[in-house]
Amino acid sequence: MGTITKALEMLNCFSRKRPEIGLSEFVRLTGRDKATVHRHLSELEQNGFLEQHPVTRAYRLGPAILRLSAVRETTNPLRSVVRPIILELSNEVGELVHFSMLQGLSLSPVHNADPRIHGTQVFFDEAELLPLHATASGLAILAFSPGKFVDRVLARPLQRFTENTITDPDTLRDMIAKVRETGFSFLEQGFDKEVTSRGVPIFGPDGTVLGALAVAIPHTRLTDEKSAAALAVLRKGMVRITRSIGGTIPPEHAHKWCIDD
Amino acid sequence: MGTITKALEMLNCFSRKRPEIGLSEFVRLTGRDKATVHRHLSELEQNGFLEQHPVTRAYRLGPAILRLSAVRETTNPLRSVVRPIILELSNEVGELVHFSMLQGLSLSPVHNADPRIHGTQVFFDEAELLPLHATASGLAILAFSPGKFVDRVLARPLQRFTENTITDPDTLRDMIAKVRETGFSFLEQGFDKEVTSRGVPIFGPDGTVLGALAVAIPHTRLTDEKSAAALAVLRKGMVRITRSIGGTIPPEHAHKWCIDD
DNA sequence: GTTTTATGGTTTATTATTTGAACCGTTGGT
DNA sequence: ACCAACGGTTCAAATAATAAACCATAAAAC
Repeated sequence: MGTITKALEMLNCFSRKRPEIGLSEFVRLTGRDKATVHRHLSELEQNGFLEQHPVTRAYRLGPAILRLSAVRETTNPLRSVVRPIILELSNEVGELVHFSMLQGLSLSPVHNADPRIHGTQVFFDEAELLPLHATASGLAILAFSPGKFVDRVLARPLQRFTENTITDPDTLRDMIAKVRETGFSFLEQGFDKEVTSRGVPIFGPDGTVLGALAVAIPHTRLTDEKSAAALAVLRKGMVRITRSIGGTIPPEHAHKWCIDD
Repeated sequence: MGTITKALEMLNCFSRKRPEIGLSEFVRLTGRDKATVHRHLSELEQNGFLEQHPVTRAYRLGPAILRLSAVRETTNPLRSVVRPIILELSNEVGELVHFSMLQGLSLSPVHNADPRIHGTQVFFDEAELLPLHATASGLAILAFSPGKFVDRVLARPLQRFTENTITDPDTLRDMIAKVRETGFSFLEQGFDKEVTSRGVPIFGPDGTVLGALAVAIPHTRLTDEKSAAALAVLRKGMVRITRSIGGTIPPEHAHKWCIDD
């Protein structure tokens, strides 16, 4: 593993639950030597990717991150485009709707909206990388990705999150085939024990899968009507997001979502 | 220079004007070997900090940046806090208002708002790192930073941006002393030939300078009333931002901005 | 239609950077 | 007064980064 990757992996240690990390904790998290970790931290800090609290000496994400995200958003808006759409959709279906991007072999959450109308809510940590094999979003992405990519994802060890998580590659392939047919992914309690999800892929300007839109429904609240409403919302959201970001739905797949230009 | 810094510097090559960069262009920008640059780019991409356009093969900032900025904003909101305040202030004074954070020895713009009521507008690229010695924001920061830090900034070569840019360390020290006295920084055509700026420092929770708030006024539109209005707006903005982010204005300086808790 | 020049990407021995055990100085608890 | 945990530093040894030469492709130039 290269030095750069080691440093970048340290940035990925931060999450909503763990916004500040000290040297020793980093050593524990990464399993690397203290001197190494310290040098990496210093270098990240000098470049503004981290900043150090002057008294606690703990590190947190720095201003460079903010600036770069602003650059990306002004030149290639995604969050700002997706945010209002997600909000509207979540109100319509009355459940948590979220959009994630494909990042390597994982999902990187971009935005989620939760209409706080119910007592029970789906917990969603926007800060965590999500697995492809155990989420509706992931299955939606895999279903419209090249076979080679699917092979690579299924070849590695597949983590089990609940007793319902499917970790058998062949079963997953069957599910993916079904998603590819219908255009929508289904997942019951695969990542979170209490949650059922529905997802659709989102295609980018070049016609390749860029991310996925999904609805997460508490298992207790799942009915046929709810499920149908989720699919309707996903279909609508897919069309709007694709249009807004200048995406292209591959013509050979378009009919699955009744898209008729 | 460490490998990590080299890789992070490549990320800093991106700006609003240069949102996509190819391998060869990177080689030109960094002056490093092609093989080296390519390996760095690959490593950044594998970790989601860059993504590669599948057909043009050019690189742009990736999803990891978006996710990390979301983490920072949820755990330590700054942009979202500052945005509405800046907007209101810019409408009030009728000029461009911007907030920047201190990042190493430079300024990292966080947000700016421009009330598009005038024909001429100040151009402001949110994507560029700004110098401390040639901006009102920078002077405001230097005036309330430890002497050691000022020494470090003034010791390095000071770039000249216009014929009015002050690059003499002693003159700059005089100016900084005056800012420290009055609480407000003044700069005429130091960074942009057509622009005059006023700035104030913003203090963080630990009482150290975190960034600066500034108003940029086209030189042609500058009057005494405008200048007074700018100072009033800066004072108000400083108080509001400091309060919102839980900052602490050092008691020995507070009187400069007529802060009476 | 061939040549030239640009691009992105890869390989290799050589070189220089990264690494980690042991060390130091503080702080906070017992 | 002691111990443990923390952040940080040092320096020889080991590993990873480097740069020249190379390949393939595509678009201009001739």
